Amino acid sequence: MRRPPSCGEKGLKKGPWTPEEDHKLMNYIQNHGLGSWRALPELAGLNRCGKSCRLRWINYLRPDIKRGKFSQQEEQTILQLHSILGNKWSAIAKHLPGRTDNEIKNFWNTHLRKKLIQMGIDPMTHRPRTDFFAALPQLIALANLRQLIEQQPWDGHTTRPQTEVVQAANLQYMQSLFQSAASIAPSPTIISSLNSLTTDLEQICLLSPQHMLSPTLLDRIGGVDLAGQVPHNQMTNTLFDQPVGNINLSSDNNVNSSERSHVEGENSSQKSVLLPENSLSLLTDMSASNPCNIISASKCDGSSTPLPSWSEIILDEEIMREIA
DNA sequence: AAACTCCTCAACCGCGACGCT
DNA sequence: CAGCGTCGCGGTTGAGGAGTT
Repeated sequence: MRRPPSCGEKGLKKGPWTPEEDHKLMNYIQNHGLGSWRALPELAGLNRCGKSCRLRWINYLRPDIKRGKFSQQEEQTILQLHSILGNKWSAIAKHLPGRTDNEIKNFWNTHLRKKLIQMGIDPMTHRPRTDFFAALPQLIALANLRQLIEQQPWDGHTTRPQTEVVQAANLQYMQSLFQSAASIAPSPTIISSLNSLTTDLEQICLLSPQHMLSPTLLDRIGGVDLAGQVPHNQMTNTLFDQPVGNINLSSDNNVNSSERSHVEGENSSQKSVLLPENSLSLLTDMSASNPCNIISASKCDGSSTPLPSWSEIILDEEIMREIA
């Protein structure tokens, strides 16, 4: 089947819309309503293809479009729905009135996806990332840091104040890396890297006691056998291991009832959502805090028992129907 | 102030789904 | 049922604004 020519092939205008074009499109739709997108451009006096007009209307000109930053509640809803629906942006957009699929998709790609990756969570599966290649950038950074440390003069002369600042920053960064790396199933290479870094960290701490590692991390370094065995009693509660409670999406106490999720919907008694307590708040609070606080909450033993993804613990009739 | 890099988001493209004949 | 036209979706791109050096 021969496809209709794309916009460019007929000498139709492409690219950003001018206010005049917007006005024409708005006027036409207000006067005639939505009909055939194919026929609209000619009828409205626009030198655009119908597809372009449709997109412009849906993503920008529609009167019910909500502009501005996504609220924390919207962010939670997106994370929640994405864990169930995947990249079904239009389906997700149906639960966020005033938001377009394009807007949600952009927001996901520019903010949420990165946030999850930073946290060591696979943005597609919403599970902790356990693959080696996912850890590669961190391992490279670890290796570079190690090299950096080995090259430090530590001679106590004029460079000292600067050195301390750099070391403090390094320490902070290494704490993050450590916690990230510890959440990944260790390979012999990783174990070796971590072992040598542990030694390096100990040396730094001895030389620069004011930059002690946090008790949490020290406990972690001490408690985690780098060969992959985690003493059972030291296993931290994980985001995914917490008892599943019957809570609504607004686990954040600051969110008032009128802002509650659209997923919860009109019939909240029927559509309550099961989630690990506070998990979404943790996720959406990430921007202001150290990502590794969350990363450290993942299992450290590369356990063979797969951790449940949110989708496995979320029960929402409407969404399940949508999936079906 | 200029050059450069990074980030955001509007818009495009290709494809599958759907509906009509 | 097949063929065709249109619509809607998801992935991707690139212009331009913001931030940094």
